[in-house]
Amino acid sequence: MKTIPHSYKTIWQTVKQIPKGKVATYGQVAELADLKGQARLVGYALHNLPEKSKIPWYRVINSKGKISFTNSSKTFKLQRRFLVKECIVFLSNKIDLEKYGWLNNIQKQWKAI
DNA sequence: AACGTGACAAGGC
DNA sequence: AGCCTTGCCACGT
Repeated sequence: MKTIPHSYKTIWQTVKQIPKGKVATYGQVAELADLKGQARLVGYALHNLPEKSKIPWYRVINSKGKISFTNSSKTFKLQRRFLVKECIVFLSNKIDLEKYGWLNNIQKQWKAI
């Protein structure tokens, strides 16, 4: 039986909050989960998601705005399909974080006040 | 117990 | 724009 680190749960909890049509980076998720600087852990936690979870893992991408799987892999295509379905646009395989980044928009809203 | 490997990121060049 | 470190943490050998 596999032991589940406590940090996984907070990471999963955080990812669950990313709204539809938005994305967050591994680093941003880590920071929100109070695990600043531990982006790798986020990837690891998502890799270990239970099968049936409804957590939107596909809304997490890397800091370059790209999907962190190799382009030919099945999971890469699956993730891209999920994102496109939420009207997220890819330009030369990249996502515009200014436009679709969850946190970026939060910051903008705060600035606007 | 050391070492290599990941769905990472930031900084240097 | 890429490629190469370095820091990071959990796991499997």
